[in-house]
Amino acid sequence: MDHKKAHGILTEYLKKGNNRITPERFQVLDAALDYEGHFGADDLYIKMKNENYNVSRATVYNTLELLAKCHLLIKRNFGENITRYENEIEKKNHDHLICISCGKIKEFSDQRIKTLVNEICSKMGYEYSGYSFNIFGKCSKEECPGNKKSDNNEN
Amino acid sequence: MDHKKAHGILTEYLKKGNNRITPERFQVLDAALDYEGHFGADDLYIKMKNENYNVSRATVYNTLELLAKCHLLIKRNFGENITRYENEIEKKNHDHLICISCGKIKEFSDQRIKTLVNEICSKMGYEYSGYSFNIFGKCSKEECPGNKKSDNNEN
DNA sequence: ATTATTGCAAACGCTTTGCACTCCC
DNA sequence: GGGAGTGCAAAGCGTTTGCAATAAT
Repeated sequence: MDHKKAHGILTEYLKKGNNRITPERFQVLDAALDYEGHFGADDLYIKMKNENYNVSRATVYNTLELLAKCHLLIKRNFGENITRYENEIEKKNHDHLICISCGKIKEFSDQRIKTLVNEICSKMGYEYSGYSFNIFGKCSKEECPGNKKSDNNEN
Repeated sequence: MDHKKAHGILTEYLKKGNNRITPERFQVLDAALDYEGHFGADDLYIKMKNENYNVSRATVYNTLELLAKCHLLIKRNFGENITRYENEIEKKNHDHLICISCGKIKEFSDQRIKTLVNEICSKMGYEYSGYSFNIFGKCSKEECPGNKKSDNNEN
């Protein structure tokens, strides 16, 4: 997403909530938008440290939470007990296929999922807030360790 | 699930894989089967400690992993960065609705999900191994904090 | 006897916390 | 000037690891 537009959204959100407009928050936003793919809070903190941003770890953690709240980032969890973030907001809704051999994460998109989710929420009497859908399997890439002919033990 | 049957499955699995049949593994299995609802490895360790089982933390962690591999338990992750286990193997496949206000976890079951997962795997060229599907929302229970009339801030 | 498994405590990695300092409003 | 936000370091928590002791085969 274009940084200028994102800054606008964040500014708006902060004003609306009576939160303060601080340079650190925009630095975290910029770094997050520049990060390719999914990242953990600490990943971003390290990257920012290397790139001579000057923002503390606590602020990175807090701000990412904030950015998720105003939908500039999406929070993900791929079953590794780590919170990951994703910045590709303008992409249409998508979910993830995770290869259990090589760990690569592939996106897919199927609008039936959202329909199903809405239907289930209303049937069960829940006010929808979000969902998480991950599929685990072995991918078909040649370089994927699960596909070497020599290597077929389970583990 | 009936403990005797579960013991049989574990014994079989251990023999097949040339793993050793140790009393600790069956103690962890018993304690896990007796645990109501979803639990983390540490929860189980503490409970076993209180009930005078004598199994170390490391063994509890290792054995739960093992029990998940032989499908006596299911591994779950509800987006809290904690691995949880569930023992209700005989229940039919189900997924979870998590209330973002009161934290309660409700199960639901919809066979279209599995169909969708299979279809996506084959379309994307993945060999299916598992999936994780959680829906987040506000439940309609009166006691749920999100439903008190007085309390309508976001947070 | 061999070696997988255990127990223990320490280390690990991600995240949160406490508190003094800063600086946005 | 008041209080939200920050930085820092330490603590927290679930989990993993290293290694010596134990026990299943």
